[in-house]
Amino acid sequence: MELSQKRQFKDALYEQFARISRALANPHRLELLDLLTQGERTVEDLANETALSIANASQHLQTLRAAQLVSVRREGLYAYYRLANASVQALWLSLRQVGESQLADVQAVVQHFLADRSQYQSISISDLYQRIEQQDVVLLDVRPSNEFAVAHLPQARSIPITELSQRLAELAPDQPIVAYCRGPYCLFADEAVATLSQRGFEVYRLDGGIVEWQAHGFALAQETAK
Amino acid sequence: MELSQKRQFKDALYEQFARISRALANPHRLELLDLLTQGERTVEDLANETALSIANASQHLQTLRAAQLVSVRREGLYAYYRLANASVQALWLSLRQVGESQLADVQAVVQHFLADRSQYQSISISDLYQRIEQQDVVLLDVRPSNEFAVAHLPQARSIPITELSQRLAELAPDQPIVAYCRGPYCLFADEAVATLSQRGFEVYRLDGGIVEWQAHGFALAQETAK
DNA sequence: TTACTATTCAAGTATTCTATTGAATAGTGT
DNA sequence: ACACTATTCAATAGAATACTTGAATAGTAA
Repeated sequence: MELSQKRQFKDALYEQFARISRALANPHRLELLDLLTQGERTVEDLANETALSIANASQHLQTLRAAQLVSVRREGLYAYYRLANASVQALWLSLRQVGESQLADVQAVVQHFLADRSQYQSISISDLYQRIEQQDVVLLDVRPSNEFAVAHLPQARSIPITELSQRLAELAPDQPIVAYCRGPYCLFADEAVATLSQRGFEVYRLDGGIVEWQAHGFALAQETAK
Repeated sequence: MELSQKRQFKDALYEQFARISRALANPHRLELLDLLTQGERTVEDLANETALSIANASQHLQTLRAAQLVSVRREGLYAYYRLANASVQALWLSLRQVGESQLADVQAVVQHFLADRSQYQSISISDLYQRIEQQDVVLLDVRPSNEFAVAHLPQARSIPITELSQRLAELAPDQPIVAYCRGPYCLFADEAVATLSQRGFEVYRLDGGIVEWQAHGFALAQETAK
């Protein structure tokens, strides 16, 4: 192969990978992707959660779709978007990891907004795994119930954050509780920990969500609720 | 935390991750990163390999540095760039993986330019590992010798591709050879396989390079040559 | 059919990114 | 001090991206 052909090959190749990066190079699209790690969603739903206009959300989803990072399923009036496959999730985790380890700014943002978080105790995924086996804790999934239905940690019990304060009676006051939600940047679990802690429960925030649990090689459960 | 504050938090956070993606969103910068997986390099060296002007290469390196993906060390006249840490390498691998699994275009590019590749046989990293243990093959590193010096597969022998045809006498004609280079998109090993095959050697191309070897959890060797 | 809903498309403007060029900086060797 | 080299900086013009708005499409319900 000639020199100029080699260059052509490399240019064409790296251009393809750059296309993917470009699709990721926007904060709104990353937020959309992050939401999609929890399962498929409609455009409207995504637009609401991310505070984008519907047209804008749709446009960003088109961009992600052009890069093959998400796929759509149409059912009736709705378009359901989801991650194209598991490697996309791995990529987002990888990106997050680089951000957390490299950018002091990420830590600064978390520090600034989540000062509360350091007041309360958290528990790592591997510690949790052990304590669940010993039936030592109650595991609480505080995400919306449809997300729980799609996938949740085994043994977890669903009490969406919006219902938590009305359903305190369901929790035994003497058993430690671990609350979790979508992942490290989701605030539901923080809120749950604050609420429960105030009522005298011994409560921990799980460091991670279902994606991180899965990345540890542990299995997930579906529906069957409890 | 109030609603508008939550939004502020998320916007700030995802913006940080988008900064990293933006740094990756250019084919030249990806090529630079890919080269840096082999070890540190000077600006001039990188500019030559990527066919960029020095000023342009330097500018792209600044962009990567601003996103904390690479770091510099200055020694005398030269600035040596390298990957900021291992998580950056993992990110690049992740991105490549998504590209390979998702984008038919990547496969098409490889197919189009590397039609030769399918003529010859390749060997996977795990197969190689076994055959090395059995001392069944000669392992040939055909990258430039300075890259070999930084890191190479254990048991590998260095014959840079530029010297290969003059040094054929060093190779036993009856032993199978496995050639490897920087990784799947590096062409040195393809060239070596073509050359050796033509001279009657039994020769395979390793599917991957030192980064992929490392990603399999195997150790690397340094210097000591042979 | 008609009214309605969820989503997508299209166009315009403001912003950001890229490559090029030439000048500036900071080391080295004499 | 001088000439020289490797690298970075600054300014520019052209290309690509983002968000808004309003219109178009396609399915649903009556």
